[in-house]
Amino acid sequence: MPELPEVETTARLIAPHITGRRVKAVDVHWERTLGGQSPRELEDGVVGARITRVWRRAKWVVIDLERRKRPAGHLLVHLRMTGRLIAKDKSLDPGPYVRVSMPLDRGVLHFIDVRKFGRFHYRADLAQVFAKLGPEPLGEDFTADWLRAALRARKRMLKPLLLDQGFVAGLGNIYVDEALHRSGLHPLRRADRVPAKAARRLHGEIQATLTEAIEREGSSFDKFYRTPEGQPGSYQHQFLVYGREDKPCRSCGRTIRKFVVGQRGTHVCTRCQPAPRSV
DNA sequence: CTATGGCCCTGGTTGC
DNA sequence: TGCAACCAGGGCCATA
Repeated sequence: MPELPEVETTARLIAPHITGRRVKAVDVHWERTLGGQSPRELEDGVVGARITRVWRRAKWVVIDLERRKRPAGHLLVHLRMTGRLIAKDKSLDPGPYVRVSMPLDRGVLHFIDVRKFGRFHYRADLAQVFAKLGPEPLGEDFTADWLRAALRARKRMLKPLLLDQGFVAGLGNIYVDEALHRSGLHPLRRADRVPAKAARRLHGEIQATLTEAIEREGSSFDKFYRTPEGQPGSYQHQFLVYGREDKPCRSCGRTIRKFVVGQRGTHVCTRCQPAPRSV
């Protein structure tokens, strides 16, 4: 499900259910979900610890832990394509796709993931995992001036660059397509050929798109993404290009086209987003 | 530094 | 109807 708005929604909605709770155990049903960590290492890290905060960095859900009132590492969860976190009553059946269950002193946190790409593991500190991430697009480091300068320094195509978590952290395929359309920029445009004015526009549209999507609790267009409360998000109703191939552009009427960029489905209105002259 | 392709997985949709 | 190919919101890794 998982781009910044969906992960943010997950963290926000899960927080009130698990903050302050103590971890009683951890049951691993699919070991590779731990991403190379052993069940023992995960267990040693989390069992007996108390959850103090739930937040988000990039597309990671971060669960801070403490022991005896002192910081004691973090549980890191990445939803990848089909991951979900839900906090439930212990008696409720989490279904066949539960990969990790973490019983708490009240309730239980389940990590559910059909495609098994997701990750759920313990880290004593965050430095290593977060070392290569770019700025948060809704954070104070992500300014229009920063983006303008950063684009000028890169020769890559805009879309793959914006999808690169080391450049800006949290955007995914949907919101990049949406933000580029709203900015009037073609996904194949070379970053260093984006004029300063357009870079500012892109900055504003990235922030607006993400903010509006968070307000609507993310996007749901198939059975996969649901909030931890089980409700679908509603931002999919606002899509301007994503999933709208062969339909008319909402601003100019031209037919939305879909093609592949960097192995990702890419949606564009060629009138609103003129193709670059060379490549 | 940049681009490309394979891979990890399962299930739903599409096309013959 | 049956079935195989293809596709999907992510990201890592090897290769050129």
